[in-house]
Amino acid sequence: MLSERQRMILSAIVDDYIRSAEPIGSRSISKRGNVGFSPATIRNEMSDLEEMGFLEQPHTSAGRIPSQKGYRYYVDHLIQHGTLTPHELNVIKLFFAEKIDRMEQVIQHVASVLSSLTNYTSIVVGPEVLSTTLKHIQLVPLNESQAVAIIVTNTGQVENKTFTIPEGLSMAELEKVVNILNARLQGVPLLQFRTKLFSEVASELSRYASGHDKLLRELEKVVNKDEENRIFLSGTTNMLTQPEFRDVDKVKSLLDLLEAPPSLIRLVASSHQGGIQVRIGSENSMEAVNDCSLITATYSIGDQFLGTIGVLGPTRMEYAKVMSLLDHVSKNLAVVLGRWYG
Amino acid sequence: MLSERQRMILSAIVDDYIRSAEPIGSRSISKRGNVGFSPATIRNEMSDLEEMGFLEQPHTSAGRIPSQKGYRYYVDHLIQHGTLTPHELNVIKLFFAEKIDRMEQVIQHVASVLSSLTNYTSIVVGPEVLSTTLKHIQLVPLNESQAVAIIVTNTGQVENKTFTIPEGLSMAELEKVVNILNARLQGVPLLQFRTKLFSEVASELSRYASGHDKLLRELEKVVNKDEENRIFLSGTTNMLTQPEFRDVDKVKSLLDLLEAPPSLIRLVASSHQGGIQVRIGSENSMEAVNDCSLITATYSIGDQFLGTIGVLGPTRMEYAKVMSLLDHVSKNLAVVLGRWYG
DNA sequence: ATTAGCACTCATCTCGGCAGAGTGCTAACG
DNA sequence: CGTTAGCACTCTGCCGAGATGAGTGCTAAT
Repeated sequence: MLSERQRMILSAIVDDYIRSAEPIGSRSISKRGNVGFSPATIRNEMSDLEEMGFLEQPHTSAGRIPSQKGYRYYVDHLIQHGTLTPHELNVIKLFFAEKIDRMEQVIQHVASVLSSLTNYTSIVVGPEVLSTTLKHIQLVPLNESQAVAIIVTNTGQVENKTFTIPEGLSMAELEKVVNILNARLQGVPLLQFRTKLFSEVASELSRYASGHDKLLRELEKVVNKDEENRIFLSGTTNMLTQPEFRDVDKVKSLLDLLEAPPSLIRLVASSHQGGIQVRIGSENSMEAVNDCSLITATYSIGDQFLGTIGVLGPTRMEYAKVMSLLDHVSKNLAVVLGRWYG
Repeated sequence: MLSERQRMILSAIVDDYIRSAEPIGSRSISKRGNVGFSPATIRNEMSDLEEMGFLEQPHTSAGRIPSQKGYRYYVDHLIQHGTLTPHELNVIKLFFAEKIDRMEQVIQHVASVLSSLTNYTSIVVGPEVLSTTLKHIQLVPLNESQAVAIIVTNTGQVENKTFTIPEGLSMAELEKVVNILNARLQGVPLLQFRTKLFSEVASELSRYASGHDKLLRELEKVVNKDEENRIFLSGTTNMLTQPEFRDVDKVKSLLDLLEAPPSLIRLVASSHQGGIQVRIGSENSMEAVNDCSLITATYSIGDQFLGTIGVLGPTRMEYAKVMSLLDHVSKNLAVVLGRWYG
């Protein structure tokens, strides 16, 4: 569809525009060296590219900038894999050499590594609790009417929730229930926790304690830790250094989006299919990020999906660099977590 | 020091400027009605007030705006207590009528109530773990070398930390240690946790288990949950609607500050002395908030300090309203928490 | 002591002109 | 026929001049 020369020109324009953030003229492309044609020829090609929708002009007699379609073509066909600089590799290596202490810390730290190496905003979704197995359940009574339910997974994640003890359930009964739960459910993948809870355990439990059904329903909630708490951001203010966000109103609508976890989830959602995904501008289908691009990668152990790491930048973003960075980091993360989960 | 008339004029200027964000001229003060003097007279007074440092002029022949000293005088001597609107009272009442589930949720929710009612940014520091007492300690082994230490307080807060099991400590020994800890330390204020841990417990422990000192040092860390995790923000983007933050660079330095927990702590620190505190502009001693004011209130039970709630806005902020709001909310919060801790 | 009046200052707005960058078209060239 | 030089044209950004308007400071009258 595009001639070799057109591809070269489009590629050159995208590259230059990513660097300069300013419309690119025919002359500057010609002078670049790697395209051996005069400005006039390039102008003709540019005119064609614009007609086909790959370029656009802010106004007559400004240079051209890539359209969304242009970026898409660039990412799909023209991009050449970036290589990470020694410095970047080093930062990542150092990070992954650190001792893992708390899962949350790791995830938050991944986010900050990504944002500081890219100067964009990073969005990291931590591992789903559901993909782990149960290690231990504990109920700690606080007073006559309340207790804390604590669940420890095999990865060392701890979830807890305070709940009201159902009427007519004594301390002794409560203790029995916990013993049964631990005996029955240890090693169970949390994904199956709910089912097992209500099938196997419920029947056995009914012999010992009354009012246990309410209790079980509370326990269920502990496991259902909402996605919202698994999302970590870093470098949100990096966006403010991008020339496309000189305008406070734009900044506000973007930051408003980033501050609302539900919308963030919608933004990152549906990236489960593995590999590196690039969503450009309105492909994100959220008004506030219509001039942003989101690049995501997933990390998993074997074929068990764990979570997503992503970088959000202006559509004029360094696709090659970010893609290879995400690739690298997601693989490292998988390895480290694999060891940890192991 | 200031004549009655000067006080009236200063007060009028501050009030008007807070509303309009624009320099106030003598004419508009004169027309206000409550000061019965001609513009010329007011001009003379304004000139005096400027000489004394309460007002300043952006340029000759603009109106006057309050200086930092002017705001300070206003807050200290001129402010008249605001009353909350029925709507505001209602929002707060509804909020406090909700059932408390997790401490973190309450704190986060307080923050969002404050920011949405004021349209400024709110900063809330949750209750110190140290002010609570120990309810329960639990160690859950994950594998041969690692375990999770879990601490539950009488308020239902749960802290946890993964650590490496010291060499040469068997499971059985570990269990014994926990039993001793629970027997010895239940009901101990976390403030004394550390001392007791190393005095009373350590000696008893040395009879049962070797390598216990390392273990105790790990336990100590669980309690020392850093302040950083107790800070909650809400409405950071509200700042962007203020005309003084039309400039992206200003916004960036402010947001950078807000995103770094350590600096936030420094900002809110030293507000422990109870009552409502107002820190105006450079009284905050952090460059990025030199044109912001921070109003804080503390909440406590009896004379036990628990935490701080605060609102950060431009120096041109609605002091009266925010002060009465903070007063009201902090008292309600104390009551509710008192019932909860009770 | 207060106030009316007036000259003065300064920021902001608008407008025309000018320079610079870049295009589109045409005609010439190999 | 593809390529290129040349040129007219367009649009933005910038500068300076004038006009406007808000607000002051000073002086003199009440």
